[in-house]
Amino acid sequence: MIQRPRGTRDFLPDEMERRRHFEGILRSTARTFGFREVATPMFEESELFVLRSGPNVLKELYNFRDKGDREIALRPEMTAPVVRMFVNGMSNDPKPIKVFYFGQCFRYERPQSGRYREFFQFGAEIIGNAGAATDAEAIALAASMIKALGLKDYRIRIGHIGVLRQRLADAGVPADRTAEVLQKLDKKLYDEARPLMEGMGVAQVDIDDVFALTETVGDVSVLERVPGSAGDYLRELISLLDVMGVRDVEVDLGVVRGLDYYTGMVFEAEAPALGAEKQICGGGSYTLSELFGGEKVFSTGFAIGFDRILLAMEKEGIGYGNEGIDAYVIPVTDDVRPQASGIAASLRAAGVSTDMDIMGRKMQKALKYASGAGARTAVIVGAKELEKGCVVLRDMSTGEQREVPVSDVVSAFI
RNA sequence: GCCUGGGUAGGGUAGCUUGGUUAUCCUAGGGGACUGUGGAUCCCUUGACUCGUGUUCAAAUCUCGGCCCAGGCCCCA
Repeated sequence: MIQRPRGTRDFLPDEMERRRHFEGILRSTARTFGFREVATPMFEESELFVLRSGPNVLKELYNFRDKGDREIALRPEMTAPVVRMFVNGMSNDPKPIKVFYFGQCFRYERPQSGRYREFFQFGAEIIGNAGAATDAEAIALAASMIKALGLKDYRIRIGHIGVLRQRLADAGVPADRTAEVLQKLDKKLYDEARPLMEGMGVAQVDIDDVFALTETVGDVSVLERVPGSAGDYLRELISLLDVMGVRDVEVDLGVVRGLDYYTGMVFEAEAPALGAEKQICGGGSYTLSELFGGEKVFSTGFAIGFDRILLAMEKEGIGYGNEGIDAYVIPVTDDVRPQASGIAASLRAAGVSTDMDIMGRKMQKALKYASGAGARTAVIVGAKELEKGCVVLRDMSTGEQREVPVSDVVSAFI
């Protein structure tokens, strides 16, 4: 027996229908915010991702050399491809460019709860503007999506990478070693961050101050302790979000995020019920296009881990009932099968979801099957009624039946 | 890449400690009882020891290794 590749999943019909349902909610939410959907290739030149994330991503990339000797990688995320697409073909479009995407991504990692080698991301990017209004749009969209899905237990934390970067620079951390320190701070590894910074000649008071800064967590009032333009910026952002109805956010200057290209606001959402892999959304403002050969353009974007958010919803018992079908056509005997097929065809042509017995089952089993398939109405096609030009429509929930002329079957469903 | 625990029909399981008949039960799928009316009942039937290796007269059971799953670490764009 052939096994599925490690870290991949099959989606059986029930599961797939559930996924499509919630994808649809995300798509329509994005559209209500004025975003338009885009798609990019499932694979790209490996260099695209190395430029964005650094050479260490290579070990977690599904990459290979193709028959034309090109170095190719399955996309591990979609921000870089979308920005590449912008540079290639949208750079002269009116700004801002608001796009969203949904698709699978691939990472060669060890699978665990909420982590797969093939997984799905839903994301959005606003390209071509920087500012609190832009950031507010992005965060408001993310928050609306989470809310629209019905998730209850989650946190959205907003930080500002510029605050910390500036403070580190003032404290004497060399620019090329900022990332090292940020990585420790991101994980709150103060025991490791302290000797690291001491080694860079940073004074104890500055170290303590940096640590205090990353511990600035809470509602908007904690920003009173944050001096300078970044503090003002976040206050403006939070008050914009407030009038947009997004109030369940907290300030957390300890939100760091790993990558260099973030320029200002950064945010994350997490679902605590998920345990180790609890982050369901991450994003921020950045510039990336100049790395791919375009002009430097300010952008804000985020991505939602679709699989994880579904997992979190499942843990909260957010269910989804399958849609079933409108009609199930049962030919009572084989000799009326042509008439049954004709009726099924006309229902389908009218957009009525219709299935039909093709197993030659007897009435009893056919009704049982129809019930299991979630059919709302059984269309019973038998010789007795056909003589009168009629078929029987049986309501599957009440058991009520009525005879209708064959010519009126379609209108009975519309 | 590392650690822990798992893997028996499509799904859920018993059996494993103490090796020994035809691998248990529930459910599901197909058919029938019922020749034109569903969710019930009964009967028949389909279908499994993750793969390989070693020990043994004999392995689902014991050994080692691979694969996959779950959880945790590293990483997490």
